[in-house]
Amino acid sequence: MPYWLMKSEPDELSIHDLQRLGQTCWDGVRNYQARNFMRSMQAGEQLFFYHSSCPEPGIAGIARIIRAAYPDPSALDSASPYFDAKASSEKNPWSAVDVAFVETFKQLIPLAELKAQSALLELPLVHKGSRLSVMPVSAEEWAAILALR
DNA sequence: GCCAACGTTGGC
DNA sequence: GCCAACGTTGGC
Repeated sequence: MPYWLMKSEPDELSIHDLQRLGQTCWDGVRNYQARNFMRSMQAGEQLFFYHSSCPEPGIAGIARIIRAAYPDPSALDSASPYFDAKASSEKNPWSAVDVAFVETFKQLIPLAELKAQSALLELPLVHKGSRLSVMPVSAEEWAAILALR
């Protein structure tokens, strides 16, 4: 079963917010590569929840996919910052998934620590300039990251 | 189809 | 706030 990593700005949605909510609709992804990864997600698969664009970027916990990809409602909502005027209910190019809270790490695993792991050299997250917000994580990478908790 | 200009991401 | 990296847009 595949594993994933998804980035969220904690100002928008932190792992603590997800813990409080229990579950959420993961919408607003507006990058085709990331969207395509979301479309291959299946319910039950787990993901690392990454805090980005914040004082302490790093992996904050784990969540689980509870609903596979469906048309992203925020693309059709003119009040949403993710509104896409070119999208319609007949033709919506964007996808969302639903995720549920699984675990908050006692200590966040900082990006710098992830970058120091030889087992994670292939992970796009640690590549300079990488902006991909949704990415697959191999079973080996998953285990290597869990070992850092 | 090329590529320069521009906008966004995201670490630092 | 800076800026490198990358994606998108649009003229040609």
